[in-house]
Amino acid sequence: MATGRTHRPATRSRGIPEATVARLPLYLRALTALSERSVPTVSSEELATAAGVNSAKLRKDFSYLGSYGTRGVGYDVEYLVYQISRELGLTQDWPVAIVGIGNLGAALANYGGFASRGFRVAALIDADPAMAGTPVAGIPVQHTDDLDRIISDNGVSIGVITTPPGAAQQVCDRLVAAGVTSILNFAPTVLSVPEGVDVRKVDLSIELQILAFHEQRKAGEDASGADEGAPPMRATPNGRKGPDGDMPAVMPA
Amino acid sequence: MATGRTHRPATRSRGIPEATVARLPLYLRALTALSERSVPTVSSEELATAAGVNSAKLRKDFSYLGSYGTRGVGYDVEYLVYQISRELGLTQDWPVAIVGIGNLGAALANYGGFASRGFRVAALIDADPAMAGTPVAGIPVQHTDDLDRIISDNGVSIGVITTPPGAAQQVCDRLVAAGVTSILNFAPTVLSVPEGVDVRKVDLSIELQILAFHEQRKAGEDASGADEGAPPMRATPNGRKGPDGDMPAVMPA
DNA sequence: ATGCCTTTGTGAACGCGTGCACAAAGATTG
DNA sequence: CAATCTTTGTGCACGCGTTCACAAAGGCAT
Ligand SMILES: NC(=O)c1ccc[n+]([C@@H]2O[C@H](COP(=O)([O-])OP(=O)(O)OC[C@H]3O[C@@H](n4cnc5c(N)ncnc54)[C@H](O)[C@@H]3O)[C@@H](O)[C@H]2O)c1
Ligand SMILES: NC(=O)c1ccc[n+]([C@@H]2O[C@H](COP(=O)([O-])OP(=O)(O)OC[C@H]3O[C@@H](n4cnc5c(N)ncnc54)[C@H](O)[C@@H]3O)[C@@H](O)[C@H]2O)c1
Repeated sequence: MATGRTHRPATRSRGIPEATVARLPLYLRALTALSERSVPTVSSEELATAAGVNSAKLRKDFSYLGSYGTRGVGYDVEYLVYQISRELGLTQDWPVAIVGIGNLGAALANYGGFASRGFRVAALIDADPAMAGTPVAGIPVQHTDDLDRIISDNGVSIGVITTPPGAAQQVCDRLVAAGVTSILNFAPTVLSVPEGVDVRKVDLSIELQILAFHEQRKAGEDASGADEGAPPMRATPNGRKGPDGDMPAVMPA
Repeated sequence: MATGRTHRPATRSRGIPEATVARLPLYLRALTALSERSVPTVSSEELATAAGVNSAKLRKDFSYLGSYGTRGVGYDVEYLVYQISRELGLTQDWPVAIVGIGNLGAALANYGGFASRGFRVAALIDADPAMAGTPVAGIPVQHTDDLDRIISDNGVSIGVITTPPGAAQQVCDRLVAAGVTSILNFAPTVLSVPEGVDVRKVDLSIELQILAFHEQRKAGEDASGADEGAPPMRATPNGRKGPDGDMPAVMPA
């Protein structure tokens, strides 16, 4: 997975487990597809398959929202779409500000899937004076100096950070000071935020490294050799080598 | 979090829990920063703070790799960097292919942080004939027709999918058929893959929806009204309304 | 109306992940 | 060399999340 909330003991918000909340968008997407095909009802089994989860899990997830199914029949698609949308807060409009309009920020700004679910790109912000005024995806880029005003004026409560890592914490602080209480961070930086502010991170590099780990494991199951590059001699803090020969520099464990 | 492996019972690969694997890149990043500042050793407390985790958790994570610390002193930074790199398989080169060179694919191709950890963009692939040959980030885009050969020739085992959702499964199938065994999927599609293939997904839309959920909860704690838009009348599958008045269409659950 | 058949909703068991708290280990100082 | 102090490594308990399995519910056919 790419993210994780800032470490809090998984506060079961209003009885809905965090893990369930994370799956609701998945169900919603599958339900929307069914809705477009005018499918009236769906069983937990079918929907679970479409969403790529276990059917028992799906039923338990829905049970947290209430009893919206009909035994022997399944779930009413339209009704469930509405209930989940409402639960996720998608029946209202969420103005979003993107800070750092480089490669990634511009790609996000151009992304159409944003607006599809109540998320509206309300402002693009960058520190580069040369970019100020230049439209990206039809929206003029504004300068960081006005960040506070921009956030306030547009009632932005969700901010997206796509600046270089070094600037992320500072940008985060400014966003929070301006009233933002939810942040989606693409910079590889551990953000520190006050209580009450949610941070989720998307870290491409971490994803690839996790894949590499499993990839290596898959490949290394038979050919256990292929150890390239000599490992550096372990330096004990005092500069000496480990007292009793230490442990082998390359050990399989 | 943004992702999640294709649902497998969290196979504890060679004794290292999946949750630990997901944190190793985080530690590695913090350690690399310390290394650049020529810090020789670091305590679990310091490193945990830098990585944004609990120190006990960090120590337990490292204990799965072996006993690399020195009591009373801490961990040797360089040594730990090497051990984690090796464990994650970053001591070798991973050629990566990106399929779907649009907004997002191009941004990823241009991203420098890719190459920093052994990941090398070996090929860019797109279905648009007009793009074939055009260089993006210095790498010429190749046509989907040659996908199989491109994957084989470059020994690519990790593929990144940034096509529109409708094409994702098909592209995935072709990648897998060509020998790819790890996939990072940015398209909002549930991919189905054979046993032995790892899929991780990055879904921006889901992240925003999770943030919106908590945002709504934060805002709605005092002002519980603000229910906009009349909920659709619940349609019982047979077209009639529920027999006994059913449950209220809008219930606080 | 009655019985059958499908599917939900959930009780219960289990396993993983987390965090506390502390004993053991080793460095350091006198 | 002995005492002290720091920090690791981990046993243990707890809570969350997942999954199984099944009784209850409700539609539908007869
Ligand atoms: N491009 C990718 O595919 C990718 C992938 C993973 C992670 N990331 C991360 O996303 C972030 C952005 O990547 P990118 O490739 O778009 O970089 P980029 O250099 O193309 O864009 C960064 C933008 O941020 C702006 N900026 C710098 N400091 C700022 C500040 N203090 N306030 C506001 N704006 C500021 C710059 O002017 C620039 O336009 C980086 O942290 C990168 O590590 C990018
Ligand atoms: N842009 C974003 O910020 C963003 C954010 C979240 C998710 N996504 C997802 O990422 C994907 C790409 O988004 P985008 O904005 O870059 O879209 P895009 O339309 O700009 O790019 C898609 C590219 O894929 C190519 N393509 C189409 N079918 C193909 C096929 N069968 N084989 C190979 N290439 C093919 C197209 O030619 C195009 O170049 C989409 O699924 C989108 O939902 C994008």
